[in-house]
This record gives sequence, structure tokens and C-alpha cells, in this order.
Amino acid sequence: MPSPSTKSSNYQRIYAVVRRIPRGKVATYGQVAELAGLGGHARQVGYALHATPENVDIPWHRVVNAKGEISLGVHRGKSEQQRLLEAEGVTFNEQGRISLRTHRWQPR
DNA sequence: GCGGTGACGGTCG
DNA sequence: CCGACCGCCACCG
Repeated sequence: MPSPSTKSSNYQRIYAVVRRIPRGKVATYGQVAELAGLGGHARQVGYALHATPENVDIPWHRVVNAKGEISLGVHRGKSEQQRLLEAEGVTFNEQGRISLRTHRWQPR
């Protein structure tokens, strides 16, 4: 019964995980989902982050998809996210993809 | 209550 | 490496 997996708690848990991502590192949606205890439900993570108000202090820009690329579209803050990451030392290749092997956050 | 959609991921060809 | 398909779940009209 120790599973207060309510929707609100879910979001809070996701935010907590995202806040743990150190500066200069990135995590994938699936990774965040797993750390948040959602397991495989990466999509919900995307929704949670989308619902994340910019007013709060959450490094949402450190979350990318499994391909190491920024999802969103040019209609949102795609270039914005890339700019923030580059400012933290994260590098992008010509294809606009991040070298996850180098910048992937590995918690312990 | 139903159906379509989406800040995703893994698998298959 | 890349595109197509499916699954999973929450949000919206």
C-alpha cells in the first residue's frame, strides 16, 4: 500500500528527479520516468514537463529524448533549450544531437 | 464517457 | 542508421 502514486505526486516526483540533474548533464525522458518510479511511461514525463511553469526553478531543458535530440518543435523553445544547454557546456553536433555517451547523467 | 493526440521508447525490417 | 508500428497513459474537446 506504500504506493501513493497519485497524479499530483507523480508530477512532484518527476520535478524532483529533474532537479537532481547536475548542470552540464542531460537525462532522457525514459530515464527520468524510471527514476521517478513511473517505469517506461516516458510520455507522462513529457506531459509533466510541459505543465511545468517557467516560474519555478526546474531545469526542464536538461531532459531530452532517447535519441539525444531535443523534441519539441520550432514552435516551442527548441532553440531556447539548445541555447541553455550549450551555455552549460553541452555540445551539439551538426545534426543538432547531443552525445549522450558523454553528457548522459548517471545517478547512483 | 469516447476518441484523438502527444516534450517517448523499444522493437522490427 | 533510419523509418514504420505498437504500446502506455494523461490531457482535451
